[in-house]
Amino acid sequence: MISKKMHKLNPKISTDCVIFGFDEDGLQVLLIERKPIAGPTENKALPGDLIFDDEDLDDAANRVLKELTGLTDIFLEQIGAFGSPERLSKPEDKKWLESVRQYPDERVITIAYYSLVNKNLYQPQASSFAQNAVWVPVEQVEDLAFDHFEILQAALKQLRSKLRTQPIGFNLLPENFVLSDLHKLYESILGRPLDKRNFRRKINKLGIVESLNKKQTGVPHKPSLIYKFNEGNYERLMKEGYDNFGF
Amino acid sequence: MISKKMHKLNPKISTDCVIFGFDEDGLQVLLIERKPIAGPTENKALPGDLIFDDEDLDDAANRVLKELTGLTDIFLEQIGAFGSPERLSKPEDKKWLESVRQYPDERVITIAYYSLVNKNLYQPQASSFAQNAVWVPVEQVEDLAFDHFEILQAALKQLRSKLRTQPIGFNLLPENFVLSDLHKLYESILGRPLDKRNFRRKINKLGIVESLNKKQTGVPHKPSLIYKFNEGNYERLMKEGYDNFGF
DNA sequence: CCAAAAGTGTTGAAGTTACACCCATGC
DNA sequence: GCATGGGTGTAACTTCAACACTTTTGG
Repeated sequence: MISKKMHKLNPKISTDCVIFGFDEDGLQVLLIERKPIAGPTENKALPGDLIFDDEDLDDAANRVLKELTGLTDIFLEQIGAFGSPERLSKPEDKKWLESVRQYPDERVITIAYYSLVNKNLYQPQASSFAQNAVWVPVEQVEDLAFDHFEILQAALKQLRSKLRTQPIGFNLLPENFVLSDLHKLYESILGRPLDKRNFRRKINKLGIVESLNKKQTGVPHKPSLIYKFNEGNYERLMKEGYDNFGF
Repeated sequence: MISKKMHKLNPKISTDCVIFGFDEDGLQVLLIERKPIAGPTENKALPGDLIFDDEDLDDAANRVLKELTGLTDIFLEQIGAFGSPERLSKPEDKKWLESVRQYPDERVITIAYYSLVNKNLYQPQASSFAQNAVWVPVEQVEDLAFDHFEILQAALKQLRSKLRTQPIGFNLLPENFVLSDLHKLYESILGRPLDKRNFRRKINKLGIVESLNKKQTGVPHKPSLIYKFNEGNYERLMKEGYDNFGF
């Protein structure tokens, strides 16, 4: 957490968070809106801000995320540092920085993080300089402030790579779900269709899900069995990893 | 490269380089020595220094590596940012910082990079504050200055992971080599034995090596065929990647 | 002739891919 | 009864792991 010693903003280092969520519209990313200047997503940015000078990087990412969106207790994984000297120099970005930063011309290196959250459990609430916090389907994002589009692409790449060796979904799906939810999630992340039977076989073999022996109700088709994650196996595979999801 | 604008050191951001080499003694890492204070490797550190305020991160890593070791034209890959507020606060490290830094108490975040080089082509020459630049077998490194041991472990992890999806060796072996060199290289990086026949089959199927139809001479055993990398296939697989090396 | 490393094939098991039909439900 | 998505098995193929002996050279 934040030490009490200095507590002074470091004008040279920031953190940005790529928060992924998932729902019936596919993979979403959490963006904040600053006052509209240009096109549809050009006024949107990843939640991010300067860190404190005595603050651990991971702590800073959690603090900034909380300040801008209200989200707490999220496990953030580092993507890396982005530090092109020109990353803040688009004219509309400069104008915006002048309105919120003490040293708007300072060259800032950002440490980016990403995370996966269950959209139903985490309802973002904009605050601080965020006018609004919104979920946007990843495939609809075409442009973002600063170099944030590039950071988003790096996050996606890392997420896709993670998918191959670790289970995923625990933080993206509600507690109870049906296998086609998980199936759609994997397809959304990978951006391509996966064979239904092969997907189910693989998931079952991993042992990360177990059926509640209950069925959906009220659906206009054959009701599906309802599942939950087997937390023990899930955690174990998170730690140990496996070789290859097989797709 | 380095812009001419400001050219002022950024006292809050540094870069550190993990340079791997390979020879008959296995996988090596390039370290610089500062004047001896404590145990066998405690006075050793990764080559690294503060960056300039107007300098791109990748450029900074290349510059610092050159300044401390003379190595140039090396492709460095980012590992990530390391920013614990305590990372510079071991007593012997503080003492050393006081002797070389203008603001020795400044909290510094470092962006770490790693690379693979052919030890025969790159002979490091210590300069700047490096008293000496030495290759040390990775498995003999037990402790390093600052948080550099942790950075080394992260580099190793990333290297092992890279091994699964991309060819490796072009920058670690001499132009001509024998298959058992490559075999030993993979074993060194993974830290475990690999079956000889399976290894050869896999490498051959990748198509990254081709025989020169020449044999070793002067060896006290059956002479091996001499190989070189097929640069075209190698580059292609570097870009495209493959699923799994299979070990 | 001995020591040393090179080079080579097979087999059983496991994993991967592709593919089509019937089922249970709401309307 | 129709539309919708749920749920299931197999066959051909590829990949993987394990394993032992002969060859060529220098000394």
